[in-house]
Amino acid sequence: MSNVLNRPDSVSPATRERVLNAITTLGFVRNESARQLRAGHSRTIGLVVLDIANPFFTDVARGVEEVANAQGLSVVLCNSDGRPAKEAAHLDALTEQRVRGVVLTPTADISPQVQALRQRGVPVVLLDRRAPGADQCAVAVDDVLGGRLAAGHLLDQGHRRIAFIGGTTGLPQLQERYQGVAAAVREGTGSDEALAVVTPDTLTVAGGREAAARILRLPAGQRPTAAVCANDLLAMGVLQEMVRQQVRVPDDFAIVGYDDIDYAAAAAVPLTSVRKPREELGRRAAELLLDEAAAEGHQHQQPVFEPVLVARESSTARHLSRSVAS
Amino acid sequence: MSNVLNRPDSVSPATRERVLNAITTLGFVRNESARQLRAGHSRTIGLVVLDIANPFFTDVARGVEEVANAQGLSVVLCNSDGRPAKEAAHLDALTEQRVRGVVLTPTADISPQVQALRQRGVPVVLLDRRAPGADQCAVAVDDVLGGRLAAGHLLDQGHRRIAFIGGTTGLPQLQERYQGVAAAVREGTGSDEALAVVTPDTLTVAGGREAAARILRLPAGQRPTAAVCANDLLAMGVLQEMVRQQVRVPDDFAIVGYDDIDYAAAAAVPLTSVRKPREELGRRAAELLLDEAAAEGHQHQQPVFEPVLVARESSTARHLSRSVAS
DNA sequence: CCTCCTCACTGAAACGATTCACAAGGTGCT
DNA sequence: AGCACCTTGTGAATCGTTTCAGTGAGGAGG
Repeated sequence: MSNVLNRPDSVSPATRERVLNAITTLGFVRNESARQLRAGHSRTIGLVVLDIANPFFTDVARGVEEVANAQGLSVVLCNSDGRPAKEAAHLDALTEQRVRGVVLTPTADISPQVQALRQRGVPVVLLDRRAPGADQCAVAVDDVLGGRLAAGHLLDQGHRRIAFIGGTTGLPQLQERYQGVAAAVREGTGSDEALAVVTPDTLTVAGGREAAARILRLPAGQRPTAAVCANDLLAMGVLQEMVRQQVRVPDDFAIVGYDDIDYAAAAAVPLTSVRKPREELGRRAAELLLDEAAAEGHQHQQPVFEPVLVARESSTARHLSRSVAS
Repeated sequence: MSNVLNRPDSVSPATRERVLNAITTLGFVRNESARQLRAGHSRTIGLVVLDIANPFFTDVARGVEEVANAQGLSVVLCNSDGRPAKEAAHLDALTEQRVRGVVLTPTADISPQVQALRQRGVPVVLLDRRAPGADQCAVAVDDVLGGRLAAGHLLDQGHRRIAFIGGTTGLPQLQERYQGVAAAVREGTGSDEALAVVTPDTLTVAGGREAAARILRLPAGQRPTAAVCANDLLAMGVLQEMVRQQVRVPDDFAIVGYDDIDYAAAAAVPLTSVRKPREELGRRAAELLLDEAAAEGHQHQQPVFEPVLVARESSTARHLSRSVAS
């Protein structure tokens, strides 16, 4: 019967038909566990993302799924919520499931589970994060450039006090975005004073509201006139709080987001954002993973995509008479 | 060893330690396939949603995952994209994986796979959809009421030509929303003429834009002054196209969405929407599923949640001098 | 007519965790 | 001392699929 299902050519048409009939009349369904046990691995790959509620990651997930399904593999989507403990638990579960490989957007540190997984021969592709070494695949975006683009744009608009919302110590992606912003601000203003860092609790809309409230509490002299946000959810939160407190965007405060999720363009004030090839990131990661899993002379690769600034209303002067950087 | 892992009390501390040491030094990881094969079922539930890119479903997924994880079960999230073929393929895969149960937001028709699954004794809970019979669990929202609320609100605002965007033939949820809208409009205006139905290709932002363009092509005399959209993505698309064509919202055209996703409140013009308890839907569905899977005297239930209208700017007069329904 | 080969099918072993019956050793009671 | 009982540990059977060696029938070629 195994032959009928897996190598129908090696079986005579008569037998094939007979077996197929029996299968349908008995309602037989192949047991995937037994197949996996025998094969030693499953027909599944794991995808662990930082925040399932962030549309950036669902777009990435679509890309991963598209490639995986085309190969007859299914994708187990796991949400770490940015918490190392949840990430570790998911990775353990995926290890027990003997997944073919894992696409991972890691939390701050690369957990020991990742090392363990790789030592077992399970490919792990890092997503939206540069690889620590050349012995591993990773699909990343040049976030230093992204930060530069965002800050450069605000400097071009005349802003001289800029906030970076997202913190400098957490995820490496954020550190790089910060470095890009800091470098651009330093070059543009000749000073480090021009940059303020705000670290919200979470990289969500609520975190953005909180950060905006904190900025508005600063004395007017120190208060930035614009912000680069580490992702679009933060940017939307900042925008919401600014609107709520009747700060005009972009006239009184300009905002640049990051990721360019679809909702950025639809926001109350359409958000300027740094666009990343979201689905392409997912597709490329899945392709590298499958190539590595096939194992025949796999070459590790670390493609880095270039982000693009998409300027919209949240950062560009609508009126000729503006008073930024005053 | 099985005892050490699963019933540590039945084993002496010395042996336990000895085994545990061996496990760590050898890097042993339990093989989930073998466990499942022996147990006859996996420690997994399936969740099949209509559109992973719709934040409504990711919120639902969080609810499902929360309950499942608390029971030590993991969730396989599958995306049917509203296509029966994809749904069927996912259900087949879940059957082969011997999942404990499936939470499903079905496409238009209940596929034969669902029947097959239930005949095998695998619980299936329908989500955001009423059950066809009493022999099955389903977690739904009173969409007729939701439609009434949305349309009633627009009638209250003085609108006398209203569009329903979403079609009348597809998903039963949409049919119910339409029925509620139609009933309210009939009662409010005494006529069936007051309601126009627009059926976009997809229930997405792009579909909304398309629908809005179609509405704007109508001659002014027949053109509705407001729309109830079958979900918030459509509503955001309608809003985008209206803004792009310089139709003022809500002054020239009012919009009501459905689901009240988080982005609705953050839209260019904050969207009036019909709120559903998104995470609660997911939690309840997962609870019913787990109860049915436990199998001891399970009573099928069909809870129906009541939606609430959340009025925002997209439908409420900002200026005293408005000219709707003229 | 015999040998050799191919083709289609059959049967048994293997994957690894769990479970259950059973053995061995020790304790407490009469 | 003898017996029952409890605790701890051991070994074999089991789940369902795949794989592979082996069997037999039939045909081609010498």
